[in-house]
Amino acid sequence: MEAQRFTIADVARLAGVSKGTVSFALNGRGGVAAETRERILAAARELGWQPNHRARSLSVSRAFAVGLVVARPAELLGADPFFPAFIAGVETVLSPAGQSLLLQVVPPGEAEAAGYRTFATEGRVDGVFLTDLRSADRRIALLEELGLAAVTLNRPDIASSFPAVCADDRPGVTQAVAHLVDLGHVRIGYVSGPQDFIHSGSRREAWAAAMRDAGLAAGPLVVADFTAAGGAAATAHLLDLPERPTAIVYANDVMAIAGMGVAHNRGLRVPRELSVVGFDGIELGSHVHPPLTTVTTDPFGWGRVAAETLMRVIDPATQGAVDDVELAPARLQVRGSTAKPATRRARRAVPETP
Amino acid sequence: MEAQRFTIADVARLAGVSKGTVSFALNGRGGVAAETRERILAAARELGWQPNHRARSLSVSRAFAVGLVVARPAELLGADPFFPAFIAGVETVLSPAGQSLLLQVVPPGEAEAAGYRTFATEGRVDGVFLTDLRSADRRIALLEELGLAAVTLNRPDIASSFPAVCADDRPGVTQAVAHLVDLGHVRIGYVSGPQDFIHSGSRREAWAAAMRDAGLAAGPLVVADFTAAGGAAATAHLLDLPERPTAIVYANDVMAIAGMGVAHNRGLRVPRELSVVGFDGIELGSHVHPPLTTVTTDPFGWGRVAAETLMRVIDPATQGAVDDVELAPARLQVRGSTAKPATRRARRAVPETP
DNA sequence: CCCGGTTATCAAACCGGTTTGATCGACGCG
DNA sequence: CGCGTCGATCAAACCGGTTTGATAACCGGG
Repeated sequence: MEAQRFTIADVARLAGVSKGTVSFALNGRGGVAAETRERILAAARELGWQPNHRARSLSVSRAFAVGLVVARPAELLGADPFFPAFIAGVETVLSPAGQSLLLQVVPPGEAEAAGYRTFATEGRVDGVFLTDLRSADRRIALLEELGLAAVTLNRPDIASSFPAVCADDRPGVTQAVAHLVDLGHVRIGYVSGPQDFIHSGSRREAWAAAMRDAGLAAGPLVVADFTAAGGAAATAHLLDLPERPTAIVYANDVMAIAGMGVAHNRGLRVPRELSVVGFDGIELGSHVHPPLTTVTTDPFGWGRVAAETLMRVIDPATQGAVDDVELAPARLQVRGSTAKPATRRARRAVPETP
Repeated sequence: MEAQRFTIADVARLAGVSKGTVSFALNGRGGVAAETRERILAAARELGWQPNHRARSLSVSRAFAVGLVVARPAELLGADPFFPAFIAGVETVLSPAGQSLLLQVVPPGEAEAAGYRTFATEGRVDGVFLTDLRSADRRIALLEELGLAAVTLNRPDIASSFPAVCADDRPGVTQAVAHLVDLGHVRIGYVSGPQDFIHSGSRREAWAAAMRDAGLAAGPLVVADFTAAGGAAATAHLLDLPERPTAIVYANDVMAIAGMGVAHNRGLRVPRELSVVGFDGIELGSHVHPPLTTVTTDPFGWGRVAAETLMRVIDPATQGAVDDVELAPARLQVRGSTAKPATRRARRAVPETP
């Protein structure tokens, strides 16, 4: 009934050879006569033998698994489109390679470092993905100290001994601002994610740079937290400004959709009186009203390439350092939530909040 | 530099005892003099020794890990609020118990069974969570055959040797229909998830039963797939009916939000001309316009309890069967997307789609 | 015919824990 | 004083693979 009954000793006995020879034959090592190898493989097949992962793991000191530590509050995680798709991409590489994925979800804070530490000291994983990179990220030194292999998602702003797998956010944001400028917008606000994330910073800087390049003053900026509630509050703040923006670029789609809700509540029509641009390209975005203009990314592909790169880092056969990888950058997807700004007259007609 | 340098033999040498005694002392087994135990613990502490997980795993034939196989297409996964929150809840139990979570994301189909098979034959996990239960789910027999421990999320419709951790969807849906009936709705449509999921069925039946109880004919029903696109298509279909519903209940929030988008596109105002109820209680729901009336669930708590239950199943000290657990049922959360149906006159004024 | 080198194979050690069976000393009791 | 019992401890076996070092058989060259 139970799987995993036969050991390598059983195979050896059936094939009439020693354990060592079986091991050599099954691992394709030289020094085994072709005829003997055949006999051994046949014996293994007959018994339905499969190597015991635990024993192999002990003798070769490898876990045959990689880890992902996600440090986000549970409520934020549920709305985030990145991780599920990223993980799905990762799995397409891991499974065929005989590797498993260990997932750890921890509340933000010190628990995160403890998570990596456990992975390392217990020897549960051979390497990890470093996501949500932060400015001067302390985890890099931690992983180096722990001797864990890793790949980083995007390039850290400090020295790192790990290969980076990068998907440049900036071109998409640049295109978004250019698109809005083309339409005639001048005051273009930005709702950012938490400041210490590298990706928050790069998107925000891309916005600022694009404004500068267009000869415009960088419009109002609000730092939010990627949640719908945060996006709504940020939008309310921007719309309360005396010189309110005619367009807002958001660091993710969820905040953008919540922002449209706030605009709607105030009687501002999107896109006529307020243009909105999101970021991520979640599926729901094209089905809200109006359909969300957004910057699309490919977390699935990112996961795939990140996993391939991590496999390369872990592979004992890899000589020397593994190169960084650059993925296709994020791209603007124009839909219905952006349009020419309303003329002054039209804007005056909008009822102000009391 | 590298962690994990000292072995139990080092501790034994330092404490001046044998390996076996160290093992006894550290596992709290009797037959070790108090004074000796102290000496051993001190030695272990001094060396910073931690047991090698791989060695322990081999000798006790346990993985100290549990698995979750998610069989969903990547695009659907990104929009789903359940798994991230569920996993976060699971982790709150697993980490303190010294267990890890292995995650496998596979495309729907045969790959799923292969996933469980790998978990079992490689001995990677001691047990699994069985989510997204389907009608006459073949995975139950598979897991029994593989000898894996498991808990099921909700009660299967066939015999099962695994404890079930249940969160009843139906009261929430029942309340939703009652709420709509109270408001005066008569034609209440339903957009379901894929039919073979147990939870799709139970929600749909709750809707049908509530309609029956209200003395109403079960309104039009469309089977969709939990995606925004599916929800939009289903809504379009319902609104195209000659006798179109004045309210629609959806099997999840994403479809409901997409449905509101469709209504909006057709010039139907929500809730004035169409009431909408979702299911899940995603954060974004309260920030769209109008805020979504929905049935809220607690996937985080579900994960916590499911993990506790699975720990109990796995624990060698547990005698006999583990009992099923019943969680707090889903509850209706009334927000702005439901209201009295428009009068006939008002409804006639609505522009029809060409 | 002997020698050095190669190839095929095996027995044993090893990875680092847990578990078993045996040993030893102290103690209580008849 | 001798014996049985018990508690503390140890050495060795074990989990199931991989890796090492030794050995035997065989080869061609001098």
